[in-house]
This record gives sequence, C-alpha cells and structure tokens, in this order.
Amino acid sequence: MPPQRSTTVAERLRLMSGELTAAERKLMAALFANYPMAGLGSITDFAREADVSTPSVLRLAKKLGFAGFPSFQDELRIELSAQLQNPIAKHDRWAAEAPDTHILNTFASAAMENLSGSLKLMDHRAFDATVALLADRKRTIHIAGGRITGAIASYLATHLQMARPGVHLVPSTQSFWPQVLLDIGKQDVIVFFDIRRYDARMLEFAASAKERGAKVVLITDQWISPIARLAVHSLPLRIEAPSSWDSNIVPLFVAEALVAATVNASWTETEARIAELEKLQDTGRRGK
Amino acid sequence: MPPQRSTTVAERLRLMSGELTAAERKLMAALFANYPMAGLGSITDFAREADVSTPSVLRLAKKLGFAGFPSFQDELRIELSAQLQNPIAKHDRWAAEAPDTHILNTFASAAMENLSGSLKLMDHRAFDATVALLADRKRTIHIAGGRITGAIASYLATHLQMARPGVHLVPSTQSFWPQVLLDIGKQDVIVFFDIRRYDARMLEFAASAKERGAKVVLITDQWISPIARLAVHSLPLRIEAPSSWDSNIVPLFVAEALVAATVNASWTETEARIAELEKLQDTGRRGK
DNA sequence: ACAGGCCTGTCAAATTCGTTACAGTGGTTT
DNA sequence: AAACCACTGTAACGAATTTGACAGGCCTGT
Repeated sequence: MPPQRSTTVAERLRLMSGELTAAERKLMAALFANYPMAGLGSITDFAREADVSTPSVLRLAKKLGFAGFPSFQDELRIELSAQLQNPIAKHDRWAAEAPDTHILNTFASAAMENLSGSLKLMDHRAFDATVALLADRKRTIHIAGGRITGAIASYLATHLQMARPGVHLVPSTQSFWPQVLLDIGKQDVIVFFDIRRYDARMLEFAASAKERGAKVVLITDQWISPIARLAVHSLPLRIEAPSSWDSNIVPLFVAEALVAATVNASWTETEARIAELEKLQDTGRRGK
Repeated sequence: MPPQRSTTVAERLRLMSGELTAAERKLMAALFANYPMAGLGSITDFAREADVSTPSVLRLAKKLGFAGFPSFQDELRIELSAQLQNPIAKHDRWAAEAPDTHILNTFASAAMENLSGSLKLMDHRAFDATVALLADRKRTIHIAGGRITGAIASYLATHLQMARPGVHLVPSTQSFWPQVLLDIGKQDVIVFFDIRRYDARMLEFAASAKERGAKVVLITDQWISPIARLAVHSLPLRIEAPSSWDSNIVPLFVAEALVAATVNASWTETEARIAELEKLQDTGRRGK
C-alpha cells in the first residue's frame, strides 16, 4: 500500500534525496536513467544495474514507505500505466497554492497568466496558416531574432531543422544581414521574433526580405512590432513578468507549438527524417 | 533472447493471430487491452487477467519464440523503454490522445502541468542557494548547455550579463571545451542545463570543472542527469510535451526566475549597471 | 458412435526471487 | 587511539514463481 497516493515514486525519491545513503543514491540514479523501467525487473536485476546488493534495494523501498519490493514495483507499474493512458492529466488547481511570496511563485503566476492571456488573444487561424507555411517543403524557411529573442529563434530553428530540410537561422549579428538577404528568395518564409524595444534595423531587414518576395511571419508582443505591417501573419503574445525584463516563456511556447504542429502536418515525411537523424546520432554512441 | 530483433511482440502476435488457440487469443486480447502493462506483472497475474491457466501463458511465450516467460517479459520491457525515449514513438503516443483539440490547447495544458509539477518538485532552498551563488560578484559565472538546451543557456547568459559582470557562456561546440576549462577557476560557478539524452561528454566536462574547484549547479529534468552527483545544487524539472521532443518552457522559466531573483538579491549594485547599459544602448537609437 | 488429436487445466518439482539475520568496513567522535 | 555508529555486502531461509508432466475434455473426421 503506497503511503501517499498523489506523489509519484520519482518525486518521493527526489524529496528524500538528502537523506539517502551512497548505495541508495546509486539506485536512484539507475532508476532515473530509464525511469521507471529499471525498477520493473527483478530485484536482483535492479541491484546489479545499480551495482549494489539486493538488500540495499529492499532498504530503499522500505525507506520510501513500501512494505517490500513487490509493492514498490506495483506502484511503479500503476504510475506508468496511468501515464500511458492519460498523459495530459488535467492540471490541478495550481492557483490554490498558498499566496507564497517566493519569487518562483509570483513568476509562475505571471507565466500562467501570460500563457492563458496569449491563448485568448491569439488567432488560431493565423497559427494554423503559419504552420501550413512551415510545413510546406517547397519553401525555404529563415528564422530571425534580436539580441534577446535570438535564443528563441535559435531554439525554433534547431527543432525545425530536425523536422524538415531547408531551415536557416539568421545570425543575430546585424552586420551579416546583407549577405543573408542574398539567399532569401521568392516564396521563402521568414519568421521574426520581435518584442518590445523593437529594433529599427530589424524592420528594415524585414522590409528588404519582403521586397525580395519572402512571406513574413511575426511573433511579437501585445504592443505589436511595426513589422506587423509587412507580415502575412502576426502572433501577438503577452510577455509581462515581475522582473526587469520581459518574459520569453510564451514566445518559446509558441515556438514549440509551431514545431509540434508542423511535425503533425507532415508526419509521414517527417517520420523518416527523424528516424534517419536518430540513426546518425546513435552512430558512435552505444545506448545502454 | 528474442528471435527477431526488429519486430515487436505486438507485431509478432498479430502475424501469428491466425494460428492461435482459444486460450492464446484470450491472452492476446488481454495483453492488447492495455499493452504492454498487462504482461509486466507475474505470469500468474497475467493468466488471471485473461482468465486462462498459467501454463497457457507459457505456451504462448514459447510459441512466439521465447525461451520462457521471463524473456518474453524482458522483451516487453525493452520495447517500452525504447518507446519512451524515441521521438517517433513519442509522437505516436501523444497523437493518439486528444485528437479533436487544437494543439495550442493541448500544448498549453502540458506546459501548465509541467510548470506546476516542477514547482511542487523543486527545492526552494536549492533555488535560493543558487541565486546566492549567482549574485555573488566575487565569483565568475559560466553557463553551459547542450545541443538543444544551448539556446536556454544562451538566454540565461544574456540576461545575467545585463545584471552583473563576469558572466560567460560556454560555447555549445564541444571542441572548444578544453580551452574553456582553462578559464574556469576556483570558486567559479558553472551552471549546466542538461536534459535527457544526457551527453557523456558534458558529464566529463562537469567533472573537470569541479576538479578545478568550480561549484557546479545543474538544471535538469525529472529523470536527473548524472551531473547531479557532482553538483552542489540540482533543480529537477518536468519537461514532457505533446511533441516529438521535450519542452524547454520550464527550464526557460527557471532561467528567468533565477535572473529576477539574482537582480533582487543585489539590487543596489545591479541598478547602476542596468542604468548604464540603458544609456549605452540608447546611443544612436531613439526608443519608441 | 467412436477413436484420435489437439487444447487446456491441475498438480508438483525445481528454480528463482524476496527477505531476514549477521558480520565486516569505513568514518567519526570522544 | 579506541569505540561507536551507520552503512553495506554475504549468506541462508522461506516464499513465490516458473515450468514440466499428466490427465481430462472438446472438437473433428471417419
């Protein structure tokens, strides 16, 4: 019988990590290395995997509050099966958390508000249309960001490159932009991340790209970058944070959602590409 | 030992479904009812689940080419563990859920789930202690990320650089790492972003940095990178997303929260720096 | 209707597994 | 330096699982 129904074994382990002994930490590492499979074999296998003795496994299970190894294992199985059946569990009322003044909590509520606010604000059709552009393999994609948003642009580019060919990150160093323009052609798509403190030179860059026939997509904040006038689609987001700087959590969220939707939109083509990438990455690395 | 490495148990079962006996078909139905969890308990449980005798289970396992029930079970575990890590299978797993909701919504609930889950899991003291390190101006800060997390590392570095001097981004190109190590000294702090598909070379890098006397801080996922063993503080986060790849929204959240808290912790010193930066940035640009 | 073959369950043996007891090791304190 | 404490592994015991042997039952073909 598990002691507390709501917490997972992983969480409980993490909470107790301070009070764990050396052998128990080895076990925790082995379990997390491929969670929770490592714990689903026999106690002997698990012990060997972590290079400790069998009784140490048992001691850990008891420390976590289980009657023995089998009930520990049962709990892992229950967790896994729940996860496989319902990955997107309804998010419990995070708002019910005590109005703690810790910055993590204030920041989290700002992030949540930004996220839900952005969702309401956002035009789903613009999002879907953008996905259609990104999923179109006949088009070359360019992704550009500024000094701060450059990291988000890079993140989007890295992931899109895994999903499809013909994706280029525009370097955030502005002196490179003229030569980048040379490679922007008709029917290309260029995605801009531009949030406030809008950069005048980025606007010029966008204008030049549009003149060359590229379709401009813009991800911006609620005050909307001037690039919007040039864009076929604009996605305005909420980015306010209790900090000296704006939050880019929602822009990153959109980047991830764009990638996921793009992958979905052309799954049959993407699947092969990912498989190939996996194979290349595995070369020279031996999975455990 | 499995007879054919490439086919899954499910596929093999379907192929042989014509030649199965009544009891075996019952077993197959029970297994598919929740695949592959039903096969991961004891042979007795599985037999009871399908309402057949234990030897029938054994006979099916042998018919499929396995030496016995344990090796049949091992194969199921191997399959499942591969599935949980492979991006393609991840896609299939998520795609099966929530087919009618817009991806923006499923993604948003996953993001919120991850955020609130991470907050519960996270050790506030580790966070505060990390902030204390980052706010200590006598220490030099290094920030490192991998292929994917590099963007988040870069984001954190960019912001910390605005808040304090002595912040360096470790290039994600691994060949530069040896020379980076040269500049890592005693009492320096090095922050790692390392999420699953942990990189063995990053672990080595972290070990070398620690040997040189640096304090290692780790931002990782709920399965916890092996770097945790070297780290003075570890922040495990939830990163699962309805996508082929993991979500870095929460790592970005932590990066932003770390920056905000660091700024708060040394506001008097930071204020002047930010003001100066503003002045320099405004040179030659008129703000909107 | 009867005989044969195949399938299935019961039972018991053998093996493996989980658990407890105990002793050795290393580190820390007095 | 000695003694204690906590931790870890070895060994042995009991329990549960896995597996093989056997016999009954159902369907099929003659």
